[in-house]
Amino acid sequence: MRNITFPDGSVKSYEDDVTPLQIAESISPRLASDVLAASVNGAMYDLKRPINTDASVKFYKWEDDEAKNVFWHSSAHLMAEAIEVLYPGTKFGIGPAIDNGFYYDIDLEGKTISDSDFKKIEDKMLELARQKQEFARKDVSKAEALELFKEKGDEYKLELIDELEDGTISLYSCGQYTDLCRGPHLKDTSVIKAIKITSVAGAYWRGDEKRPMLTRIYGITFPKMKLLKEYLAMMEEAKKRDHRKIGKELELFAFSPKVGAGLPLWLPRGTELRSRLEAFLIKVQKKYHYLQVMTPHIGQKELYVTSGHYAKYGKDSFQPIHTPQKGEEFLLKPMNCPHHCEIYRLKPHSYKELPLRYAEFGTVYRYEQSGELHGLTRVRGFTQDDAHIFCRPDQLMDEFMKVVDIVLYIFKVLDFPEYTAQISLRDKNNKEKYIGSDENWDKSEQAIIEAAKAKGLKTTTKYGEAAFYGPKLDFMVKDAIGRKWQLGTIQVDYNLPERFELEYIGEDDKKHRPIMIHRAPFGSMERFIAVLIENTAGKFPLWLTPDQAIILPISEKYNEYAKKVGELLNNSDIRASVDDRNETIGKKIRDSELKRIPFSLIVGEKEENTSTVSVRKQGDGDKGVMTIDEFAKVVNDAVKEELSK
RNA sequence: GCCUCUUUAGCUCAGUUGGUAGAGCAGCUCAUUCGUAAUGAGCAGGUCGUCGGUUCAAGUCCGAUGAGAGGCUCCA
Repeated sequence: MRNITFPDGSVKSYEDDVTPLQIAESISPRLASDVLAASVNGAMYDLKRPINTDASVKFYKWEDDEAKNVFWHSSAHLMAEAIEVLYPGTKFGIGPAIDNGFYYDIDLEGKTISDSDFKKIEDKMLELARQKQEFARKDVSKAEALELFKEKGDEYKLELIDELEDGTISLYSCGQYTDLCRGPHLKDTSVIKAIKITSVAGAYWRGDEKRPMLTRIYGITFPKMKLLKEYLAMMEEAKKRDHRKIGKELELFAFSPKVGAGLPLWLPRGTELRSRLEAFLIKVQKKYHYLQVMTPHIGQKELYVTSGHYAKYGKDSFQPIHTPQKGEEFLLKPMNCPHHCEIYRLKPHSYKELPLRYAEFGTVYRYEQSGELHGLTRVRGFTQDDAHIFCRPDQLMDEFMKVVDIVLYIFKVLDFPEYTAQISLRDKNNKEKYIGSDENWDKSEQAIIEAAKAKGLKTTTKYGEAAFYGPKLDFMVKDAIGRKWQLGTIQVDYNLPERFELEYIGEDDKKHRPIMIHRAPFGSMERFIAVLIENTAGKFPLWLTPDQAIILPISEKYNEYAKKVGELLNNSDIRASVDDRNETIGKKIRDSELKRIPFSLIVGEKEENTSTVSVRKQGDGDKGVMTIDEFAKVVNDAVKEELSK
């Protein structure tokens, strides 16, 4: 007999070799039909795999991420089976579940798959799924596994098996298809009811650009057709929030192939928004005693040789600018730190002056690979809300935490609830990627880990994600369709102060080396605004939006009054304009709604006679009549509230 | 940079098996002077991203290239 413990702590006895599915059946038929996955003693487990010890068991239904993971992993196998039937001779790479669905990397040996083939694959998958194929597990020796895949000619699988330890290898078969797999899987394919192949892409084998490029096919599946329809509708909605689409609609920014790919043009309305964001941050930074500076867009090549950036990125950057005078070489500035280091070096510093905090909205240029460019989130010319803090070792922790405060304050004011904090450390097995001594790296990494902990941040740690001169604390936010982007970043750097020979005179009258903190709470104005657009769907907070109100005269007869209202509101610091086109009021309202202007003020005979406006809130309809002063107060109070979060 | 795909008017899109382009919106003109999401009529607007090839004939087929999309790699 086996004692099985349930999550609520209760214990029941079952026969030897009982399966999770049988246990579920013993509890309720409903559970048995809903359960998709189970864990046994904390490890995910096949529903039909016998349990041969006492164990604690937990069941997972569709609502649980664990179940989705198993569901999509099994779906990847199902897709592989369909592909093997449709494209015999295909070689298989890996096929995992991901956040939204699954993919499989395959080698079609020159054949291609395109959108038009998706239907065929979906149909074949459905056909196979309906056969209620079981996922049969088989534990095999390494030799057996190698034998099997050698026979099939699956060279990628052989490479994977080669790295596994004998005795830990299992195979799963469904229908004709057998795959190297750790499992677990669904009990059979019949629960996969709705299938969508979503896209096809190239992907390097094992993520290495020197290895062959495989065809990656993405798909998503559901246990009910209704769920698939909901998912597709949700994706459609998400695409409407795309910053590239809204940026065009609201005339915030644009690109011109003639100016160059990845070089954004900021239009008047976008510039207004951006300037307001900059002013906001300058104000916050002033409280924290930052000093604004400005530095040129180019610098001598020598500057970047000193910083180490030239050695690291020189050949992949915009190439040096040559001058009429022979031998002069300037680089477009790819970052601001070397310039700020030179400002620091201008004169000797006392320990009493530190920390020194130089801030700049510094526009930088990086030659990103053409395939990497993406709207405003990945561009070749962008403006960092940069600052470099030069401090003493005893000030490092406090300074770092104050920067965290600024980042969190910005996220709060701008309503970014879903960020993740990532500690990006070096990859110790890949030391040639970094400059500086192990000792300095250890100190920097320790400082970040401790500061994040002291701030109570929930963090994830990624190795190999550090900058070449130091580790980072990165703040990541998702865009409309779930892609993660790095916004705010805080970096501890012992290396550039050394390379630039930065010094201060200590209390002991001796020379010491300051530590540098690089930080950008927004990351870049471009990327931050892109994510802001997608998070707000273009409905910006009142304090930030280019136009707060638009005055809509009922007919041209009331244009004069409308202009008067506009002037009065402008005098009360409200950004309002007049739509004096010869259009019907319905048309003007529609346009202002589509432009997401927070308030539309309708004025006609009634309003003119009583010196009032009829207020309409974007997305929320008629709010009734107010005097101009009353409306101004509503707006100004709302702005104050937004900024006092 | 790599893989797959897209590229037609300012915008969103049609364009059948190759026979030298259409709609709606926006724009302009005129009429209308309007009460909470599109007033009506008329006009104008395109060397079909660019370059080259196949063909009697190319928006349509082929090649190169620019730009864009989704991924991969990269991201100071």
